[in-house]
Amino acid sequence: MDVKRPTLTDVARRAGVSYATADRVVNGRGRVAEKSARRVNEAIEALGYVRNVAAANLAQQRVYRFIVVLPDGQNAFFTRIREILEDARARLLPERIDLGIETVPAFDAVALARRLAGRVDVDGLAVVGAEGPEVSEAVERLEGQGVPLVTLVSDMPRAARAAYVGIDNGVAGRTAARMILMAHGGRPGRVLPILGAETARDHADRLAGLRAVLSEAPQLSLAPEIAGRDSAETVEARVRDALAADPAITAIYNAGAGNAGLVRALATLPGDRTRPFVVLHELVANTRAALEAGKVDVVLDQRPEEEVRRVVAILRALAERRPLEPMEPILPTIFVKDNLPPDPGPAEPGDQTQ
Amino acid sequence: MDVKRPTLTDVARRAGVSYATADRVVNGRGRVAEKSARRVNEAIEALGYVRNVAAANLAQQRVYRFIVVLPDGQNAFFTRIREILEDARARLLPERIDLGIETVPAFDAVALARRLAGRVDVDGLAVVGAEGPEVSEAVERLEGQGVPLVTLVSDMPRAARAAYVGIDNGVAGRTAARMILMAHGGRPGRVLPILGAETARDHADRLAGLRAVLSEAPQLSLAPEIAGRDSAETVEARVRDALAADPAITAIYNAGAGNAGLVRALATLPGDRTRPFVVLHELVANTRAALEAGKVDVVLDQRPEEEVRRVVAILRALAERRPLEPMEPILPTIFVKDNLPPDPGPAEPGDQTQ
DNA sequence: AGAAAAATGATAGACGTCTTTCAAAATTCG
DNA sequence: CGAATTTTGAAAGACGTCTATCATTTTTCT
Repeated sequence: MDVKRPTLTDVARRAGVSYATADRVVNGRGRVAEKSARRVNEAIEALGYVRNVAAANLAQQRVYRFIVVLPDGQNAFFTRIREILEDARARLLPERIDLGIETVPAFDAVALARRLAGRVDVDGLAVVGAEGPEVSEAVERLEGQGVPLVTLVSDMPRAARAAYVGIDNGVAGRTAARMILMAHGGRPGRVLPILGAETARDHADRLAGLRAVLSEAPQLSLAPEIAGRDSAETVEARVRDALAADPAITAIYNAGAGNAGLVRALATLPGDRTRPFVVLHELVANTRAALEAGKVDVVLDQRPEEEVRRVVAILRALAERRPLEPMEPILPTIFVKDNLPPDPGPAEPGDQTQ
Repeated sequence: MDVKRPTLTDVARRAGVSYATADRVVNGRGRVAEKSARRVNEAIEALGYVRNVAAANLAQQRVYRFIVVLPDGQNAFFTRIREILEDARARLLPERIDLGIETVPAFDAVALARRLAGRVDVDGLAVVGAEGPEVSEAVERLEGQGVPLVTLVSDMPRAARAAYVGIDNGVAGRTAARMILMAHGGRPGRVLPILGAETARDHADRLAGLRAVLSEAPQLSLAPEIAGRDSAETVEARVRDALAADPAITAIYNAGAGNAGLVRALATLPGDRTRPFVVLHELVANTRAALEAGKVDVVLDQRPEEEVRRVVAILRALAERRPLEPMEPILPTIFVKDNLPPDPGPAEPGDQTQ
């Protein structure tokens, strides 16, 4: 029943030092002789002491302030992320975490860098990466001031970010390819890839993964890729053209956004032409509807709920100077018509099963 | 940025009562006039008071003791669950949660009921359901004594369990069917279903889901199902017979265990016969290996890590008399060769990305 | 050895809640 | 109205950690 856990006082007694010294050791306040430190650490080891985080937070009595910076715009995916963040914010306030949400012009490294500059008023930042020397510099300076930063969804491997939270986009592309391969069942076919822009790192990674797996399958060829600029209109026009020009296309993979346009383009196919097998990204209202209606076949999702959960966990651990516990990478999740989560809909969360 | 949160003292002041009265209200210690209770609740509402759980746990100074009861045996899936539970146990001890793991003979309702009887020494229980009147009765009695119980993996809908943590097996079966449909790409085929026993609720649900989706597809027929008793040997023999007897089989879905036997049976197919498309359950060492080797095509997984996480969260909330926060259902996750999580292997967790 | 610097000890007041105790006030009832 | 009962108030100690202060001891250096 009551397994009494040792306190820091117990540790101090066992180490033969005062509480103050033990406290100096565990909280790294310096000015401790090496010998004392060693004995304290031995006592910690021997007793299995673990700091009581509840008591610590109670005593420190501080509210951690974290900011998440998202790109602005109407993008369905980031709208979803924002909703999840707002939920999380409400849930975290009682735990003394103040989660702020800000926006910055999309794909604008200068604006992002300006937003980051001199944010010493916060305990941690999460940003959707945008590549640029200004940003790296800003991140570097923040890190020097003890403000940790994690990248979300899109990484900045060259900057001094403390962690990246997002899926492995190479895996995503390979998974898309595998589904396409499965759907062809050995028959020949031709795959049309779509991305937002050639310069978008995540889209490029997805395409590379796609190619890697498809290269195993000689019966499948690749059509020239389309750059849809993540815009439904552009995607619609380009896909329409591509389908008209190349009757051999049997599958489409959209590594970027603009899915609404893709669905519209498919709807105009002549009735006698079999719809290509379609794989796309991010489970949001429109992709979900398309999946349910049988207009597309597979949606790969990066589980934004999980991503938000991890961002908070990591920022909290960094702020409390705790070690990050190892986490499994976030895997792209495969959705088909039949394993969709229940639709939250526009209404309230409602009843709770499990 | 210190956003001060109101304390119970603030609530009491605002309600015009003493701390003691406010405390009686929030902790339901009775003996409070209705008028006072109302004013306290109004003050809570107005100030947005939320109990500081850290402080409460610190003061209560108690260790919650939870027990998870698993079926015994060598089943790879439950071995995995046990590993995850042991990890969780280590992680939870510093948070004053003592997570015990016990085993009981598999599928033995009487033994389970006996194990549950009179467990008033614990603050919560999680069990893998086994149907039987003795069990329902034991659960009922525990509930009367204030010991909450949740079912894990296999539900007992008729018993007074506080919650069920596990996947929707109908969805799992439908998802399997969808993958099989996709892999046939409109061509005719014949699906061989395998289950452990006709009486296993979860297996039956999976089969029902499979049938529901396949009934949409006239080109796919169902072979008579095999009962493999979750034993690799039985599954191997029965599958071998079925494949020999019916050359038209193009897909196999194993809703139960014994996957090692299934893989062995497939290995003996004559070289000129195309391997059927194979869908099975639970990502463990042997299914993972089969997937990587291209011996099977799809593995549906119920994400035991997530299940354990939820069991703990629910038991904790119940023990602390907190409201359960609504959770999304656990969805069966689709694994193919290309979206496998990194193999933890037999070694230590090791390096931590993200 | 003596001075300066470094290390240590002792202690006290927070943090917000729980728990208990006892007296005082308010209400109900006969 | 007075007694019995219910409701309320006031307060204090505990939980484990953080933070700060100040005196004292030990070590290092010249």
